This record gives sequence, C-alpha cells and structure tokens, in this order.
Amino acid sequence: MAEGVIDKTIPGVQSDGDAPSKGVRTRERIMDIAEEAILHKGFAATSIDELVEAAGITKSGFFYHFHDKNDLARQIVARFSERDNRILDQLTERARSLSDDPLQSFLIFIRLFAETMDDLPELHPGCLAASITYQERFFDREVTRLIRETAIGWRTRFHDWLSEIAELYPPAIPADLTALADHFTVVADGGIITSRALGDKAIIGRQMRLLHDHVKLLFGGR
Amino acid sequence: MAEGVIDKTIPGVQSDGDAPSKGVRTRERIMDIAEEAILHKGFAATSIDELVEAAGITKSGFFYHFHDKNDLARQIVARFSERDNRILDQLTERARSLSDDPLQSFLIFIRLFAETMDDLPELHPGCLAASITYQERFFDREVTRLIRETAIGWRTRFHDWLSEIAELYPPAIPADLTALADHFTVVADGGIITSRALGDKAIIGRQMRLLHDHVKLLFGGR
DNA sequence: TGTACATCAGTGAACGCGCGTTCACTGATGTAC
DNA sequence: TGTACATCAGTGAACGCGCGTTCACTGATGTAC
Repeated sequence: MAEGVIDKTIPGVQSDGDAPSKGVRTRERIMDIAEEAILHKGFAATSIDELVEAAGITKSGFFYHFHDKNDLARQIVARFSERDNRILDQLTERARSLSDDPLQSFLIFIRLFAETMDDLPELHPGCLAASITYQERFFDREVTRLIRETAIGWRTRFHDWLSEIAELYPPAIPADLTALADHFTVVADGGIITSRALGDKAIIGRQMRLLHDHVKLLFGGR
Repeated sequence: MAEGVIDKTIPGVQSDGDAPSKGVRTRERIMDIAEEAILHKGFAATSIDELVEAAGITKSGFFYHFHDKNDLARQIVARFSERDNRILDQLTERARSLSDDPLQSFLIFIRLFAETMDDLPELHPGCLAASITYQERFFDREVTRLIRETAIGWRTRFHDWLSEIAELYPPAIPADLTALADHFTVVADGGIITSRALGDKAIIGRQMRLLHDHVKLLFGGR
C-alpha cells in the first residue's frame, strides 16, 4: 500500500490543479480536527471551542465556515463518503488489473483492503458511519440520508461483483449474495469496534482475511 | 426463542427470591431508561434531567442512587455484560443439549443466536459496547476495563469451542481460530451497526447466518 | 498607475440556556427496648 | 403497646461553568475603470 495513488485534489469549486484558497484550507483543517475528535469521543462530546483552539482561529471564525454544528457533521460525512469510495475504487482497479478472473480479483481486493487496514498508522481510523449511526438523534435527516446512501452504494458495488463470480463459480452451498455484499461493511465496522474495545489494531486486518477465506471456501471449492 | 428461561433475579444484595426493595426498583428503572437513551443517542447526549423526568423522580433522587454520571455508566455496563453472558450461556446449553457433536452444536448455537436477533422487538437492541467504545474518552478506566474483560471472555469461550471442533474436523484451509472466535463479536456488532444505518433489523440475523455458513464450509467439508 | 468598491476570512464581546453537582432538609418505614 | 432512634428514599433550591449561537465590526486581498 505504498503506491502514490493518493488523490490530493480538494473537492472544492474549481477542480483544476491550482492551490486551494486560504478559506478552503482553513475549512479542511477544521474538518480534519473535528473528524479525529468525533471518532475518538463522539459528536456531542466534541465542542466547537476545542476545534477552534486546535485550528488556531476564533469561534466566530468557525461560524463563518459552517452555518451551525450540524452543518459541520454534514460536510464531514460527505467528505468521508467520497474518500472511502475513492479508496475502494482504487483497490478495485488494482485488483482487477492483477487478475482477469472475477473471483481471483475479488480475493485480491480483500487482501489489498486488509493490508490497507494493517498499514493505517492510528489505532482508531475507522468508519465514521459507526460512530455516527450510534448518535443518530443528533443529526438531521440529511446526514442520515447520506450515510444510508453510502451503505447502499457499497452493497450494490459488491453485489454486482459477487453475482459475476457466482455465474462462473456455482457456490458450494446456497448463498445469500445480498447479505454477503453487506458482509464487507459489517466485518470492517465490527472489526474496527472490536479492535478498539480490545486495544489491538491488528484485529481489523485479521477479520478481513476471514472474509477472504469465507469467499474462497464458498466459490473456490473447485 | 419463546422459552421461559429469562432470569428475573435482580443482582442485588439478597439473592433470595424476595421482592426487590423500592430503592432497587427505582435504580433498575433509571438504568432501563438510561440504557435505551444511551443506545439511541450516546452517553454524552443523555442528560440526567431527561432520565429523572422519565423515571418520575427529582434530580437529587438520581444522585442518591448514583455517585455521579460515570457511576451510572459503570453500573449499566456491568449489568449489560452479565445479561449478555447469561443469554450466551443459555443458548450454549440449549445447543449442546440438541447435539453431542461440537461442530453441529456450534452451528445450532449460531442459528439460535440469529433467531434471537430476529425476534428482538426493537430496531436498536444491540451491543452497548459498540456505542460506548466510540465514546471512550468519556468513561473512566473502570468502564473500559469492564468492556475489555467482556470481549476477552467471549473470545475465550468461542476459541475453546472452535479448538474442540478443529480436533475432530480438520479445517479445509489453514484457520486463524482466535480471529474466528472474535468473528462472532465482530459480525454481531457490525451487523447491529449496519442494520441501523440501513434501517433494516433483519440484517443482523442474516449476517449471523453467514457466520454459520462460514464455519460449516471451513470444518464441515467432510 | 491610482482610486473605489466588493469580497474574503475572519475578530471580539456578549447572550442565555442547560448541564452536572452539592447541600440542607424531610416523610415514611423499620428496629430495639 | 408505646416511645426513641436509625435508616431509606428521596425533595427543593441553588451553584457556576461551558456550550452553541449571534452580531456588529475589520484588515487583507481581488477586481473594474
């Protein structure tokens, strides 16, 4: 996972390669700090005061960039969803380029994802959705909708891939392909939580490799 | 899952069958309300005011029962852990009674658990640990330790069972039994989160049945 | 090249509300003699 | 059976702090003519 594939483009107004303006840089900085804090402590526990202190601006500066606290949540979730999708796209492309066979490339894809999880520097990287769905009362409809859309997107993505596999390799036992498509999200999120509860970051990658084995056993039984 | 196995005993001082005192009943009521609220909105977002209003007492009454807000968290986590362990014990006993074979009884156990998840009346039943590990900064060492202990307990429980199975049925491919032991927790927690994100409570049971299939494919390949 | 104006990216002070916590007090029930 | 005291399960009022939000204002940069 040391490839130079990271896209530094900011999803701002002008998508040309010119440098982001001062305002965009500040907003991104606030969001970076907030993301970290929300993942560690939850949204309600993250105060605007601490964010602006860490960002080196004043509280009113915050309200120049965000209408209110919920607006911050919306923007973070949207950015997170985009980033995650970009990572999945890149890993998919890489895996597909390494094998023409859908089953083999899927197995490679899961291993690449597991490696990505292993290499993450922090103990708590994780899926923001997990953090946020546990505090849903706080967020408005828009945020909930965004999360749901993202989850459905992943389900569709993997369901298509698995159907392609199932046509070539009849499963060893009857398979619930929709559930299996969700299984990726489920194992990733569950892995993040359990790795946190036990204080062992290696858990996420190991759990993803179990998904690899599961798919291999189901379709690869020759 | 309609068996009369639910243990109504309160883990109070006198464990004889006599009725719980007024104080114990009030404390349990506060904890019930708090548990619901924490699962829905998170700990920080749950105010003492709303708890005492729902419980029909005054705020000072709350502080008669709990030293502070963290004490409430401690007591809820402890009670939750006990309850979960009791349910797992009951399902294990039932599964073991239905088959002498460790693999078969394990598969039965997972199906019983999946049914239990299906039958839960609410959309958000779930594992408190998930909610709480995402807000860990809030809780003192004692709470974190309790959660960790519970997770380790489950790992041990399932690892022993899986080792017993692996001795009788050599796995079809090399198996990471520790990771597989954690996989139960991972799939359950991840299932709860995903079911919440998508607003579909059937997801948890379906995900658990995938774990069933995985174990079956791994050990039951004849 | 200079001036006028507009926009950007904030500052500083103040607001009112709700939160967790404390403390002195109290009515009801239980126990001892 | 009556009285004295102790414990249980709270009440009511007050506290100070931190929170999200508002609002009038401002210096720096960009653009038009």
